[in-house]
Amino acid sequence: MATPRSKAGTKGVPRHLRRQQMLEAATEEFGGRGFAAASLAAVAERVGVTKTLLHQYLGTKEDLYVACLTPVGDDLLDAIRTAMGEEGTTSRTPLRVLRGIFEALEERREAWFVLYDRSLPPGGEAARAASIYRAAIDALAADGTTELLRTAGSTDPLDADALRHVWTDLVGTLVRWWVKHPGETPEAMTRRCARLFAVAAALAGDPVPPGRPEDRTAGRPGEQEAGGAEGRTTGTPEHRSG
Amino acid sequence: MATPRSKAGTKGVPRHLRRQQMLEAATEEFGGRGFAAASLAAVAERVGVTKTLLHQYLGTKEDLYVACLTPVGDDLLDAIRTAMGEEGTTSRTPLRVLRGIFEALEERREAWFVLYDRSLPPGGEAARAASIYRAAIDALAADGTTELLRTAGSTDPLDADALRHVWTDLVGTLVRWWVKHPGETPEAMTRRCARLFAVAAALAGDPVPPGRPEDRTAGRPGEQEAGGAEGRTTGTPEHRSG
DNA sequence: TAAGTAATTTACCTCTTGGTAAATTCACTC
DNA sequence: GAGTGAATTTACCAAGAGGTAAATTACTTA
Repeated sequence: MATPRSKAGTKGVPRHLRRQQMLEAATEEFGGRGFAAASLAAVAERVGVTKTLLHQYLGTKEDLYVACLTPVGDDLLDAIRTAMGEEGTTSRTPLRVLRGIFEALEERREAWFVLYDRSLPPGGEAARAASIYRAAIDALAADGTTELLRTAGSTDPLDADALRHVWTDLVGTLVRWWVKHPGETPEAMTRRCARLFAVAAALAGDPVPPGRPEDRTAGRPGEQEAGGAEGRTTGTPEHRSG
Repeated sequence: MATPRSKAGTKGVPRHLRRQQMLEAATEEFGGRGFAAASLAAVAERVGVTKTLLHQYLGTKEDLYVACLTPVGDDLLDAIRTAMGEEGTTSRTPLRVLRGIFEALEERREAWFVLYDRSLPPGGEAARAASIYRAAIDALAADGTTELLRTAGSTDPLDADALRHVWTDLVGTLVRWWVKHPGETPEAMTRRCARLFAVAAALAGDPVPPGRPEDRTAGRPGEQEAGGAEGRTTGTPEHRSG
């Protein structure tokens, strides 16, 4: 029984375990390269198995995607709901949510991008399933951002929509950075985010020493001219070059 | 001469014009679906021409990509350099840069994603060319973010790196939102961003009335234990579901 | 009007990829 | 030790994508 004559036949890996391996490999592949660029052969190879087996266990490519998506989507949704439900300063909610997400993704960070894959074939089951999860998460995010905008005195619905996108994508950015820095624990990431948020505040809050409320242009939606305060709008500098 | 017997032969479109059409179509295709998912046949069809002609005019797929990339990259770099060179409050630089970018992209918004395409075949000319432009832009961004961090009193290089990514991706997010709202002028977008920044400030600025410096954990990079304060880290809730 | 040339297509080739049917190997029983 | 069932592969197929050689059409000009 040293070297088996051929490769066919069982390798002694029970079905549910193999299936699990496949899901993990596929999640990495989908998350890392995106649905469109992901290759089933590559997934199979990661597991050390044939494409065919993959199909037999998990069906079509879209089926496989959905099978990967579901657990991640559920876990993330749970984590976010929990984080938003916790008592405490509402101004810290974003950080709580981030920590929840980081913890949920700890052992499979790229999984976030499975959920937010932009290369899903439109009209398919995959896109449908993903959009459901995203809608649920977006609804929660919308709660948060709307609340935030209200606090800040803004009421423009487009601002709210844009802010929601910014927030969602921001999470993606942070996770992507995290993927490239495997050493960071979820806690460390959360702290880093807190620091970054503080800097972001400086960005809009004017580092100019306090006591000069004059030129804080932003804050009210609608009418008012852009860099209007200075008198001139710094209109289009020169338009195009090519 | 009503209906030409066959379709072959010239349609009377001069070479350089056709070439321009191709570049525009390709930029949209690349920007909209990403290099990997973009199809040459689709580009050709947009122009109303054959794949072959595309190849004859602009070479291989990567060649085509580079041809699309170059003008956009140049224009964006110009715009950003200009914006950062302008005199004025450094706290407004981000907004000036944004306006510059919006103006540069006005007639081809998706072009941004040509530059920041994540599906480029590694090792190829396309990836190389894109990385050069990105490096140039990143260097400028790094100037900005580092300066910002310094102002905010932080010195952690990883924070700086993360912040740079956040900024770059933020631009992408805003442009993506912009693509979906064709009505917005660059000026309107800039104003919207100003408002959003203000809200972001609120996010980290703590709406809690001043005078509670106690629990502001963040602020110093490095050592200090994670959520150690709370005792436990809210470990994985239940791990998996499937 | 015939030649020359620019613009464009037809027909093909090859490689990759998602997907399937049929065989093969192994472990365990009766 | 023959049979049964689970695990797994081999051998294919069709579609689509990138890419190329060779033909075809039309405009211009001598």
